[in-house]
Amino acid sequence: MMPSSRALRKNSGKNWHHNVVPDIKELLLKNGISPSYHRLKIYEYLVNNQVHPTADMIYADVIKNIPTLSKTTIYNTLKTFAEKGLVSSITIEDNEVRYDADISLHGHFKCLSCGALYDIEIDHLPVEKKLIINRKIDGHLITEKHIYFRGICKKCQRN
Amino acid sequence: MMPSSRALRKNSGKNWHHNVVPDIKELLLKNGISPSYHRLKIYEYLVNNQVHPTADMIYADVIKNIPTLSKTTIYNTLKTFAEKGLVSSITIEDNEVRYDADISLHGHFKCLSCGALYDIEIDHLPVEKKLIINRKIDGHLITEKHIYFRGICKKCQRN
DNA sequence: CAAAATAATTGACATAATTACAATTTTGAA
DNA sequence: TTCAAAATTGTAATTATGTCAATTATTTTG
Repeated sequence: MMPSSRALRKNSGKNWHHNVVPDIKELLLKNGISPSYHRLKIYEYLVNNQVHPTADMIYADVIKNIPTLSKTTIYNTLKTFAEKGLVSSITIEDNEVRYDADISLHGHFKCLSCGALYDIEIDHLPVEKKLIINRKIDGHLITEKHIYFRGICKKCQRN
Repeated sequence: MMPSSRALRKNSGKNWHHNVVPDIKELLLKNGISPSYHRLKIYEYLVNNQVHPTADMIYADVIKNIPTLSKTTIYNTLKTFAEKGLVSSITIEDNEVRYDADISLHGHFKCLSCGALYDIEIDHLPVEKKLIINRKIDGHLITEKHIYFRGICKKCQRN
């Protein structure tokens, strides 16, 4: 049995500017997910490490706090979170799915040189205003919108 | 605004292996790709079957005309084409990369119900005009832009 | 509180997409 | 034609992810 719940999620606020979650347990319950210890820890990790980690990266880090953790649990949990809309799953290339606890509408930029994935603010663009309004395009009902960019990032351009 | 791919697509139906080769040969040469028979046939297939096929789908079809075809050649060729900007590689989900000979700026819509991938015209949106102009965002040099949508397609909504 | 039912987790295995690489074949220039 | 370089092949390896029965934890019920 894992140690019982204590203060969850110490939020630095560094990368978490969109919607602050005061209580993860409540959040999961509100979304119809029973707040098991593992799920709490995995979501907590996603909130505090918004670097678009892969399932493997999440596993490698969370297992440090939960030694018995199974990778299947990571996949199951991420799938559950994604289905309930708690996290956004991002596939850009290389057959790897990345996960983001920031579910607000924003773009991603992947550097072809170093592989880093950056958030791109797009709220100020007129186009997005329009996309938010439209729930349908060509008769198709849209539930998710993704805008991806690729190229060479700021850092890599200095080499 | 439409490059050669869309023009080439028009001029053939089922007998695609008979006509387009000369144009494609030139196109490959112009892009620094030696126009081997396999490469010609693979590009020809992509131009005439713009259904965003996977590497496996391309292999399954092209091998009918080239019985000795290896799947590695498919991957090598697609990689070369993508690097030279001749085709666009699209990853939306499910660990499968799909390929598109239409490299014009357009969005994709994937139906969560039937899995079909639809092209979405976005040229008329003001936002795209802006994106075309901007070669940089937040200092990052952009070489590729992707706009993805997900939801329920027209057909599936009738069920 | 204990037993039964339910849900979550584990771990070994399966699968599918993709890559690595050495051997072989094809191509194109001299 | 010859021969080196490039392209292709086939097998094996790798990686991400899914499956599933057995185990463990949690909740419900008596």
